Parts: sequence; structure tokens; C-alpha cells
Amino acid sequence: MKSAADQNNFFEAVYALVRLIPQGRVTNYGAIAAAIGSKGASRMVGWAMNHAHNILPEVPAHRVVNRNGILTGQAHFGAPGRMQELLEQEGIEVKDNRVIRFADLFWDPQKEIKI
DNA sequence: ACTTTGACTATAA
DNA sequence: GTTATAGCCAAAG
Repeated sequence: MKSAADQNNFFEAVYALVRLIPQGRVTNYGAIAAAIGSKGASRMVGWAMNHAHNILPEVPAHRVVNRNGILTGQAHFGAPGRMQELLEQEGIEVKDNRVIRFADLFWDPQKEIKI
């Protein structure tokens, strides 16, 4: 049996980390992958997010964008523009599928999870 | 067990 | 500045 915080699995590790992203902040796939110890597995983060739609607690995948600050996973949110809408509700300004002032809103997991 | 995929990233042109 | 190609890892088929 596995616990809720089963970080032994790649997916669970990604979910746990994404859930730690504070509201109004964003991060990129590479940072998450590196934070869980699998630097370079940025694609796997996105793959895990694809399953994240069916798991609980709900994973704020809308706070995860690519290194360019582009909402690459917008199409996976059920409807186009849904991800942008969620980000705007948190105070994040989005323009042309891109997060404005991404560098300022960027949340580094490695800096927060260590404590 | 092998091949293909995939919400990425980095480098080259 | 954009567009194309390669590299990368782990899971699904």
C-alpha cells in the first residue's frame, strides 16, 4: 500500500510538488523535474499532469507552464482559454498564452521544499 | 521486452 | 526574432 505522500513514484512526487505551488505563482516543468531529483525529465512532469485531472487532491496544473512562461498545456484543460482564465483569477496576467512578468511570478520549488 | 509517445529544453540555422 | 532538429527521461501500448 502506498501513502498519500508516496514520493517513491515519479507521478506522486510531481503531484506533491505542484500542490505546493502558492497561489499567484507559476513554475516550469524543468524546475519540478529537477526538484524531485530527475533533472531533464521535464516531459514526464507534463505526462504526470495528464493524469492529474483524475486524481485528488486536485493538482493546480494551471500554475505549471514551460520555461518560456507559455501555457503549453492549455489544450489539456478541457477548453481553450480555461488555463489562462484560472491564472487570471489568481492575479496572474496572461497575454497571448504567455505569463506576463514570468520571471517575477516564477516559484522555485528547490528553494521552498528544502526549508 | 521493444517501440512509441509526450502539457519539455537546449542548441543550431 | 522564429523555426527546425536533437537530446532527454519515464511511462503506456
